[in-house]
Amino acid sequence: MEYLDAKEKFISTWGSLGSLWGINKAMAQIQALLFISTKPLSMEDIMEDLKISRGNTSMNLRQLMDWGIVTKVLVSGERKEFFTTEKDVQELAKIVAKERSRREIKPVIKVLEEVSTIKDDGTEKTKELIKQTKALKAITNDLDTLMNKLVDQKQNWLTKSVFKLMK
Amino acid sequence: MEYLDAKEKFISTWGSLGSLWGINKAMAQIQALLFISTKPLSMEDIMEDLKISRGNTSMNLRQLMDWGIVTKVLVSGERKEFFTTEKDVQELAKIVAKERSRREIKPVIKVLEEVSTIKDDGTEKTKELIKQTKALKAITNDLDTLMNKLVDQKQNWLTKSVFKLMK
DNA sequence: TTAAACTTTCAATAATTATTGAAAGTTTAT
DNA sequence: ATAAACTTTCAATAATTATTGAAAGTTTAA
Repeated sequence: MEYLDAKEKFISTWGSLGSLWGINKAMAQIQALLFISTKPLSMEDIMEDLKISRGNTSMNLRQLMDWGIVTKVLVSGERKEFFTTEKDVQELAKIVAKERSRREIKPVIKVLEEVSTIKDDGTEKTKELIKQTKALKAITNDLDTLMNKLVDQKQNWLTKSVFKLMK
Repeated sequence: MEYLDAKEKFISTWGSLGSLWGINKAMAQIQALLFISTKPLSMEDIMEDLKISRGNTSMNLRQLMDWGIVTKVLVSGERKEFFTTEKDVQELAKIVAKERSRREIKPVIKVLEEVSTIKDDGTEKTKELIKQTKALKAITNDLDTLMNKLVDQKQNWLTKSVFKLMK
């Protein structure tokens, strides 16, 4: 496989995986492109490479910056803006986990909390609702906590030993 | 909050969270409804409660069965089919993690593997592509493995002690 | 067997989500 | 101040995804 094929395959695969980490296709593809680029890219570069419009590029770059995944860099002697992405996968995973937790999981936990604390009127269906939403809340919480700690502390002694034990 | 409000809130929240675990809204809502129901429900029951069409109900129930989350149950004296979902959140999480891994993560790892093993032609951009896709493959692999083991073995001594240490 | 009860399929349609492109906005150099 | 270089915004449009409903298919009871 040649470089160009490999690059295209990587970008389109990563793009379609976007849904897994909660972002849209263009966003994921821009990030992928920056991720394998050896230098910062301008909006022109990105539009041209991915064949997407200026507006689309602008909006998705903004979102990537909101996530904290992409940053503007100043290239001396250049008027236009250049962009680069976090290159360390560890850091990337950490940011993604934190943002998804904040944007999606935490709000759900809040609703489960509300629902699971309704007044028990003694009926079977109310008891079941309370019981099941409590259980769901507990596991959602646990997995959320664990995921965050793991990506956060992947380097440290604890996780290293966990990994070893799990092999 | 009354039972009906709580129920509605739970179903719609869980439904919109569907994207997080990779299924569509109707699918998630049907699962949510079954999850808090005290007895198996028929297709009629589900259509009526969620106000969705027969076709939609049929297709999404089928998908839930493909995932292994929902099963048909025979209710004696009844001609129509009844459905129920896995009620144990632990088991549920286990199934979801396994299925997502199989359907989405494993195929991506395969592509990353392919891309990261292209011939190194010595150019900087090829080196970068190889390096970054390798890194991405490694972390995707690790998190996939870890997630599966965790939900699989949540009960056991290892995870219990990890949780304790992380508190 | 047959007809009623029930489920599945799938083409048509609706709803949602992503994308475009051009006008408006901003910044910078002179 | 102004005009060129660049970015953002957003209404219109396209693409994608979900949903419907009715016809076709299946099962069961008599």
